[in-house]
Parts: sequence; C-alpha cells; structure tokens
Amino acid sequence: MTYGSALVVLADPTRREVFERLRTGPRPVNAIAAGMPVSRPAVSQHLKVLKEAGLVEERSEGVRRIYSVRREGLAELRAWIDSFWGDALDAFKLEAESSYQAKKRQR
Amino acid sequence: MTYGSALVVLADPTRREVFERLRTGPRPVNAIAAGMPVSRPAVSQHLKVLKEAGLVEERSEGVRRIYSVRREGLAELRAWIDSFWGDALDAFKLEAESSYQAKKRQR
DNA sequence: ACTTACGGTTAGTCATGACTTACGGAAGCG
DNA sequence: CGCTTCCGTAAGTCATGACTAACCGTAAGT
Repeated sequence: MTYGSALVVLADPTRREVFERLRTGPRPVNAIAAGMPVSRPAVSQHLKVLKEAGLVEERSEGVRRIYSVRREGLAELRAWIDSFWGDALDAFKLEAESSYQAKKRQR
Repeated sequence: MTYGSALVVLADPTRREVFERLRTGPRPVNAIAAGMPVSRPAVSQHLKVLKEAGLVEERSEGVRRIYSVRREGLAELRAWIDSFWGDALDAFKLEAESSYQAKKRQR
C-alpha cells in the first residue's frame, strides 16, 4: 500500500514544501533549507522520511547530499486517484488489495 | 490549496477506508461503519472532515444520511501530482501559487 | 593538523488529532 | 404518543509526530 505512505508523507505542509522545492531539479540540503521557516535538521528529517517513502533519491557529491524527486514514488498514488474515475479494472485491482486489516484495535 | 487538504484528509488510514468504502457507490453511515474497527461516531467524524474537504457529498433520505464520493474533490490533487511529470505549464501555474507562507512560526 | 562548511542523529518538548463514552434531536413504527 | 433506529455533537484521553538544541562525523581548503 505505498499510495498510503505517499499520502501520509505528503500530508505535512513543511514536508510537502521540501518536496516541491525539488520539482525544479536536484538540490543539496542547504539550498532546500534556505529561506524555510524551520531549522536545517528539520529539513533533514523530512528528507529522510521522503526517502524512506520512495519519493526522493539521494546521491552524495563530496560533502553534500543531493536530493531529487523520484516520480515512480508518485505513480501508485496517481493510479489510486485515477481508480475513482470509474476505471473498472484499476478499481477492482486496488480494492482486492485493500481489504481492511483490523489492526488498529491491537494497539 | 485544496490539494493540500485532500492530502491531509486522505492521509489517515481509517478515514481513507471510509472514503474507499464509498467507491462502489453511495452508502448510509451505518453501512460504512459496519465491520470497521472503530466506533460509529468515529466514522461520523471522519465523514464530516471528508465533507469539509469537498471529497464527499451528503444527502438526507428520511432519517439516514447518504454519503457519496465527490470526484471533483480529487481533481486538484490529481493535477498536482501530474505536474511532477514535467508538464511545464502546470508546473509553472502551481508553483506560482505555492510560495511558502511562513505561517508555522506564528503558532 | 586546524578550521570551516555540510548534513545526519539524538533527546526531549509540545501541539495536534483520532478515538471513546455519553448525550440529544429527528424520523419511522407499533 | 412511547420506542427504536439513525446519526451528529461534546468532552475528555492518549498516542503520534514535528520541531529545536546539541552533538558528531566527514570532506575540503589553508
């Protein structure tokens, strides 16, 4: 259910801003954090989450880490949304996977 | 920034389940809550949030409230996602709107 | 080697929001 | 009319997670 994680991860406004700042191209952490209302470590944490969700890639370049968007990370979310437009095939496929696990009780 | 609210609202797994149960068609609250691991009031609260976000519609039928999906509520989110696929026009349009409001500091 | 820029990690704080229980109003049924 | 069903609202509890400050390692420049 990676479209679920994509939703969760992109729900936070600050994290979304971080993600959007990569739309125009790869950037080091410094450049992303510049001008943001939160501290640089906060941005680092958000990047970590984005990376774990497969929405972002990291590559090292000397002492800096260059982050960039991973479009494939958005693909499943896109398909999920599309499935609400009555595409019967996708709807069936997704519904089959999404039988609700009653796990929340076991907390 | 309604794609933002859509993301926030759909991020919660329980609320997403509620939303997905409407994919196959309009349903009263009872039917939605049946078999879910949370109480009926919880479902009501989720429906309220979904409705405020424009993702769901409500119509009264006697004593029951019938909820159904509002596809238009997903349209902007869909467009936002698409804008990451290099559609220059959409990307420009969306970026123009999304200059980060430094509101978080004022909490 | 010393220093400086870069950025990830940890610990601890605090606000947000998802949930339950209890309640209340509104419509159908006997 | 009671009685029941349907469902929204209120109050209060508790877990989650976003953030800062402090710290550490690493690369590059002098």
